Amino acid sequence: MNLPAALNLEPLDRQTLGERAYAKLADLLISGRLAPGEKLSLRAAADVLGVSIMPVREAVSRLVADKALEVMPNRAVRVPLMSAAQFRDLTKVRIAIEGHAAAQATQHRDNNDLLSIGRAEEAMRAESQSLTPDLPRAVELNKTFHFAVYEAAHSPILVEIIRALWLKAGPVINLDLRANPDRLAKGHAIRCHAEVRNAIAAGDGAAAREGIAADISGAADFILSRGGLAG
Amino acid sequence: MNLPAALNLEPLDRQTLGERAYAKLADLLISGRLAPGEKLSLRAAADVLGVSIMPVREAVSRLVADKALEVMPNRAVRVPLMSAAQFRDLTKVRIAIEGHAAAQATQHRDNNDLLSIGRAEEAMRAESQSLTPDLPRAVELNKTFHFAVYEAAHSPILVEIIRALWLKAGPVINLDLRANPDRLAKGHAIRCHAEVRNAIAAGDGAAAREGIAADISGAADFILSRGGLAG
DNA sequence: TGCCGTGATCTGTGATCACAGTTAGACTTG
DNA sequence: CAAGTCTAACTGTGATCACAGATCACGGCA
Repeated sequence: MNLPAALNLEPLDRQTLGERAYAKLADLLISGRLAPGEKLSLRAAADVLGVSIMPVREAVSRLVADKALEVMPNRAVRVPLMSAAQFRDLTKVRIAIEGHAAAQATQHRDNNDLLSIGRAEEAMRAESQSLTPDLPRAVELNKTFHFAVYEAAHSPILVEIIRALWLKAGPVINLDLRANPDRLAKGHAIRCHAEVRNAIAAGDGAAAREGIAADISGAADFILSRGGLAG
Repeated sequence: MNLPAALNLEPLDRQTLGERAYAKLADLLISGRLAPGEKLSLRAAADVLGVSIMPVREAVSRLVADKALEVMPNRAVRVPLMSAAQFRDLTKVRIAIEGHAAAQATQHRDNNDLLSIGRAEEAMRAESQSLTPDLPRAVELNKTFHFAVYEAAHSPILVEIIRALWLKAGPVINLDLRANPDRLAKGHAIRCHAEVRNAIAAGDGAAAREGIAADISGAADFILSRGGLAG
């Protein structure tokens, strides 16, 4: 089994088309570029992605399993419309689980985690305090910060669950954020992020949980106050 | 739009073959009839289910998304082997989330919930104290009790998350339970269930959380002590 | 006796076709 | 002009075929 040492390359990623289609669609959802209620045609999506409908079918069936998409009784696929009650439920669950992850992070974070959390927090602060904030970029940086925190809990299963929650919340939250740049300027999220960062550095689990909870419910209250939800 | 009132039938379930295949496979996993490491051939499964491979593909791709199945780099599909570390992570997450659900149940349960929880608890107690306990049935009754509790939290999103966790834990936990009927006889689970039931009836959130945690970690400790896990 | 090449047979992935059901628009009819 | 009907173009679902890669057993060579 001795090979020439020159062959030290990684096992070259053999990503299937289905996975790439899933990643593409998931990104659209999580960043809010697909609005609730928007319909999605398998064939149209396949055309856009430049593949046949088979990979798209696989991607969509995964997203439907995650309840990030839904098939109507008419068999049409769309981004689910969320009632205010459902959104409140989702928010409560996010606060419980993401708060738990943040608390765990205070106990299991290592130096690398602190570094990436710090970098992510500063990047988002810089962007949102910029005179001409780039909203899509701010949404992306927000995601980066949150997941830097959750990754610090060192629980792959927990991170995966939270990712699925973001898939559901993304269309509602980030679509709205795109439409309302002023909310970013108020800096509520920025303050929460700083609180979380400090709590994790200090090892204060309760404070980290509260910081995340305040961030999530701040955004949720804003959405609910605008009253744009169904049902 | 006025119709003869005789047409009061439900919208006749148009379940797709893919959904039925998913339900079938999920049940096999959650009840531990598929062992970790066991391979699953799409064509063979399609033969057994009497359909073409298309519905099976959809079901499997969902389960892979849930990480209840995995596709190896060789493209073979199998039930994931779980390392002891992964199993500990899963157990910790289950305790946090299922414990949270039980605590929520103490606040949101209504009379129907109390009834179904009581019935489920008694049914499982009767079965496990029987002289000739039917293990597959005990596994099923255990599931029924737990989900009766979680449903009482009245949070569909939480229940769905827990269902996904059981999909991962089922092959490890229930396969083992089938092989070790004596664990059931020790009655640890039964005592925990009674504690949970009483706590929910009394509205004691902390006690309900602890009861669930004791039940989960009791089973997990037993699995870990047998040392049959990979890696 | 031990090892390596080779081919048959399996795997999942992707494309294409067929079909039933839905939808929307134009056309006809009262 | 309005209401009903019919057709044409979509929808997702399922089956079938084609293909590249993996696996494993058999047979020949060293």
